[in-house]
Amino acid sequence: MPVSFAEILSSAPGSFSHACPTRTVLDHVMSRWGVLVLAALSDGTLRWGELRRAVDGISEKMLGSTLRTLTADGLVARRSLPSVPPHVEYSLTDLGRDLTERMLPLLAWISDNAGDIVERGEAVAAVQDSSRLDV
Amino acid sequence: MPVSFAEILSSAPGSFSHACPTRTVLDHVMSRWGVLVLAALSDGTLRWGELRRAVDGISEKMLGSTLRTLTADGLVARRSLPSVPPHVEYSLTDLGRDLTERMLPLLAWISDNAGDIVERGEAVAAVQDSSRLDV
DNA sequence: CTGTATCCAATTCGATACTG
DNA sequence: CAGTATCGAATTGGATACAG
Repeated sequence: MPVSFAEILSSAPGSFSHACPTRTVLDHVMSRWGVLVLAALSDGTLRWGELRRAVDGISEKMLGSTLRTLTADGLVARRSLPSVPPHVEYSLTDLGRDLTERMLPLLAWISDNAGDIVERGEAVAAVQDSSRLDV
Repeated sequence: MPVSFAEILSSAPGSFSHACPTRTVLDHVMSRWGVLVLAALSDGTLRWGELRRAVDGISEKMLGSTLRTLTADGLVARRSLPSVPPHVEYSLTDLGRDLTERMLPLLAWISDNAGDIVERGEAVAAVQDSSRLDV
């Protein structure tokens, strides 16, 4: 049976209200780069440089910032091997794996339907050219 | 069988790369307010004022902007009844319903685990006080 | 190789005020 | 009731340079 938003809210009253921890997690996890880093790690351990290449377009600043947040949240594990040159590995924790398991179907759907969606969005954009959320 | 990110990428090469439409959709759908608006509508049709109350903390500007984007994307339908005072209803399209179906399990998980996550995050924050992604 | 620090541009967002 | 317009503050994010 499909879960409903109302059921989520009633089982955890106050969920997703302004000051709720769920909002914080939502911001970390659903952030522009958070999703992509988690998705990249869902296939296995990656090093800093590999992650940088895997997540196309991310800057070093954002990679560092995102990794620090996700690590602090206990979703990503950082393992530093004491070697020269440095060798650092990032991987999902059990919690992180649990999360990505639920995230991947969503990403798969987006991958399948993105074409239709932006096509539609651009057609509308051509007509009404007021400010929109991104492009 | 669980879908893997590698499988998603191989079935749609170039997915989630910098200039790919998937990135645009990701930004719309996983945006701070996009998720919450879609989730609110997943339980049924809502009017402007109801949405404003349902999505705690959203400003009128962001509600308008988010609704315009999601409507343009074909995820949300807008129905205006010609009455005085105005009566406008927002609901999910079939595409939108399809999307939220895959989104709700993720939200349910976050609702369940948010407590543990921010607790951990704050403990770390107390130690290392450099700039972090949000708080 | 693995990051951090700094500067600066662009964007986001909220508050407020206003219109049909 | 259902929005739009404008403004300014805060945040984001990228480029670059630099450090362990």
